[in-house]
Parts: sequence; structure tokens; C-alpha cells
Amino acid sequence: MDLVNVMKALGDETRLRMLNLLNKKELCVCEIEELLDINQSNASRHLNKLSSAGLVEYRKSALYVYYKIKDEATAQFPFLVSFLHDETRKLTKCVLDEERLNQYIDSGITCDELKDGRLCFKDNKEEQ
Amino acid sequence: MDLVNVMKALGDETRLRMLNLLNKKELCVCEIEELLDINQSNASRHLNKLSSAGLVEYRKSALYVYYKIKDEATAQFPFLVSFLHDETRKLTKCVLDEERLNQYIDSGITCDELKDGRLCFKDNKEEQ
DNA sequence: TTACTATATTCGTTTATACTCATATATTAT
DNA sequence: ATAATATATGAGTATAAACGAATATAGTAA
Repeated sequence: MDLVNVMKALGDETRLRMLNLLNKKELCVCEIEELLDINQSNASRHLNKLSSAGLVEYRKSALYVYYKIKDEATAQFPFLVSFLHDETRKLTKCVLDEERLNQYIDSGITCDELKDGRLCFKDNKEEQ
Repeated sequence: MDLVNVMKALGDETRLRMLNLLNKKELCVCEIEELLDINQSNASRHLNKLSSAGLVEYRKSALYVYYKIKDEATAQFPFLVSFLHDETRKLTKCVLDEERLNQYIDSGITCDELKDGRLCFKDNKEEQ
């Protein structure tokens, strides 16, 4: 877990968006795919980068892999706390992502249902 | 000055070392070359990246160009304050760089004399 | 067993980054 | 004017990063 690699991991919009959501809630890969509107391959790869940098950890449960922010990361790099709380909300996409996440949580549906398109997001992210 | 570009600029060891020194003192390009032991082309290019990201600003004086950390950067991205103060000191190279800077300042020599090799640094950075 | 699904990984391609060497630019000194 | 110097930039190259599409892997369900 070295600083330069951590900063490289933070230097990508998709990974910032991932961390922003993971800062709110532990999520599985397919939830992240849907919420960020990215494909499975990219989701997995970017999560792997975050994991290699030591920023996130995961647990496997049945078919799913759940990612969350690693406590040791914020312990070792305290600036991450204010960074994740204050800076990501300045990014339009992060704000929209969070609205999607809240809508998903409030709906009470499962990640399988999310993937099946049961939720029509209120934003029109793909048209922006 | 957007967050992603700022983070990209921070994701490089040489630029972190530059910011670490500039956080202590305004410096001209040739001073940075000597203190970090990098060539002129790289020094200029990395400083240009930091400038493009909005992290540093410069003023020209005679032949020299003096770089410093931009107040607006720390104002817009407050995490930078604790980041620059706390995290860079965890990097061995940054600590050595700072020792070189202090030795340079204490010596009272000019940047021209520094470039002429008038100062023999106490560290053996190039052999590490 | 076979079929299905979530995730990871490989392959090939494209784009971005970092570097060295050489040259251009602009200021100072003579 | 010319020479010297600090800095920036161009050209070429090598390395790394990001991506889509396809395939591999591992767990689940039938």
C-alpha cells in the first residue's frame, strides 16, 4: 500500500465514482455495473485496481463478490476521509451516482432485479 | 481545475516530490533539477503538468522561472493541505529531498552555484 | 450430471504517459 | 551586435493504462 499507487488509483473518474458509492455502502460488482452504467469487464478491472492499491477489500458470498472500502486504507491515509466525503460530491457524475444508489436502496429490489432492468432511474444519465 | 486531473497530477512520484518541496519554499526550475536530481526536460515537463492541473503557479524573473503552490488549489481542494503536510513525509525520497533543501537554504549559495555543484549533499541519494 | 450466472482474466487494440535527445525561445551579459 | 544561460518544446520511443469482445472459472440451480 504505497502512496504513489494509491494516488494513481485515485486518478481515474470511474474509480472515483466507485469509491464514492462504496463510501456509502458495500456493493457487489453487478450493482456497480448498473449504477455506474459500465460493462462487467471494466467494473471488474477497476475494482481490481482499487484492491491492488489497498483501497478496497472484498468478500465472496455465493455467486457475488462484495466490495467495500478498506478500514486500513483510511487509517493509513487519513486525508482519504475528507477527500471521499468532500471532493467527490463536486463531481456531477458522483452526485448522480449517489441519487441512483439511494433510489436503488429505497426500492428494496435485489441486485438480480436491478440487473434485469426493474428500476427506471429518475436521472437520464445516458443521455447526458 | 478539475478533480480528476488534479488526482492524475498527484499520481506520479516526481510530481509528489516537487509539490513536497514547493510546499516548503518557492523554487526555480534549476533548483528543482538539482534537489531532485532530474534533468531539465523532465523538470520542466512535470512542472507544466502541475501547472496545467492548477496546482502550481509561476512567475518569471530574469532568466529564472519560480514555481510555487497555488493558493487557489488548496482553497478549492482542502484535502491537499493535510495531504501535502502528512503524506509526503512517509515517502523516503521526499524526506531526503527536504534534507537537501534545508542544506541548500542553510548554505546561503545561489541557484547558479548550486547548479555548478558547489554543494555536496550529505545524503548519498544517487547510490540508493 | 447439465445449464446458468457472476466475476475474473486473456487478447488485441487504442490512447495516454514518461522519458531522452535535440532544438527553439527569451533574457542577460559582454 | 554575439555569446551564454534558463526554460520550454518538438520528435521519437518505450511503457503503461483503458477498453471491448471473447473466454475461463467457480458457484448455484435444476
